[in-house]
Amino acid sequence: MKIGELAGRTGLNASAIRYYEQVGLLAAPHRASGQRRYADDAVHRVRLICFASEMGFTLGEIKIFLGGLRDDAPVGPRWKKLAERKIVEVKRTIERSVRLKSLLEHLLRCHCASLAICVERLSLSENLKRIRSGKVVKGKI
Amino acid sequence: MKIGELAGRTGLNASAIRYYEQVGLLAAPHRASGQRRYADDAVHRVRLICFASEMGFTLGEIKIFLGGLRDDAPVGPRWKKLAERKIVEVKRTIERSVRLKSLLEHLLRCHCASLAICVERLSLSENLKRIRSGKVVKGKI
DNA sequence: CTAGAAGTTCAAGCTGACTTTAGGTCAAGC
DNA sequence: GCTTGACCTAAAGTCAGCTTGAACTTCTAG
Repeated sequence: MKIGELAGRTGLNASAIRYYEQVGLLAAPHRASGQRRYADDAVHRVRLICFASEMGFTLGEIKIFLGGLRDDAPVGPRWKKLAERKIVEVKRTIERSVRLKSLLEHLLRCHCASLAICVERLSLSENLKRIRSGKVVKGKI
Repeated sequence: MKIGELAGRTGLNASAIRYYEQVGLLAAPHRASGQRRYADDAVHRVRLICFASEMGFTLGEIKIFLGGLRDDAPVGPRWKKLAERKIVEVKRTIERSVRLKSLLEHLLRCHCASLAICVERLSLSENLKRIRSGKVVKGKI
């Protein structure tokens, strides 16, 4: 399979696949006259990477946990450790988002004379403090 | 108040405040011998910006909605429109995160022989499709 | 045989929200 | 008067995860 087909079958861009190879997420496949030729299981591997990426793992993390790990290897303790850390992160995201949502809904309904008053009324500064103390990196899942 | 004090009182870095001024979020204050001197209400304005930022609005959005808007102006229809759009986004984030969390929790508990099998068993490909079709930008709130 | 689609490399560019650096000016305390 | 720390500007650097561009080669259909 050439890179274009792999791209088509995984929904990625060919350049993304080359990039994954470049950063060590994907082993360099064998080549026919300079062009990459992938075995069928590459599709699976790439999908696994996509999956982990969708799960919120960074490529760096995925690299660590896929390093030397074959797709048919058991779910190891390292994976589990990372999953544990991620669960904490995701929980924080959920809490934060729920709070955010209720604040936004208030903003929609409210009859406050000004943004400033609205913010005060909600004692948002307190919310803000809580959000901040959570040290949730803005926008990060 | 000099920039350092404003920074201290808002929890921001002085360079971030200069940056906000640069991108038009903050009006240029009057100067004493070249140095910025802020009135007390600047603290409030900066906190409002932080608040919106924490709420997941981009600086570009905040700029639009603060453009010509005084802190004591009523919460206008433009704010509300943006809030509506944001609520949709935040809802998606919540759904996605909840799904993510349960997947991760499964990963912790599971006895699947391999990641591949584990992923199959959860019919994650289906989840993946759903996640993707939501067109949620990865990692974005 | 030839056009053009698809492959290659390497380097640079993009987004967002800042931070850092370099090189200078100003203010306050001793 | 001198030192030290806070301030100034402009430009470049940072992070992730790619994408794009330039310049070139290889494959495939007609």
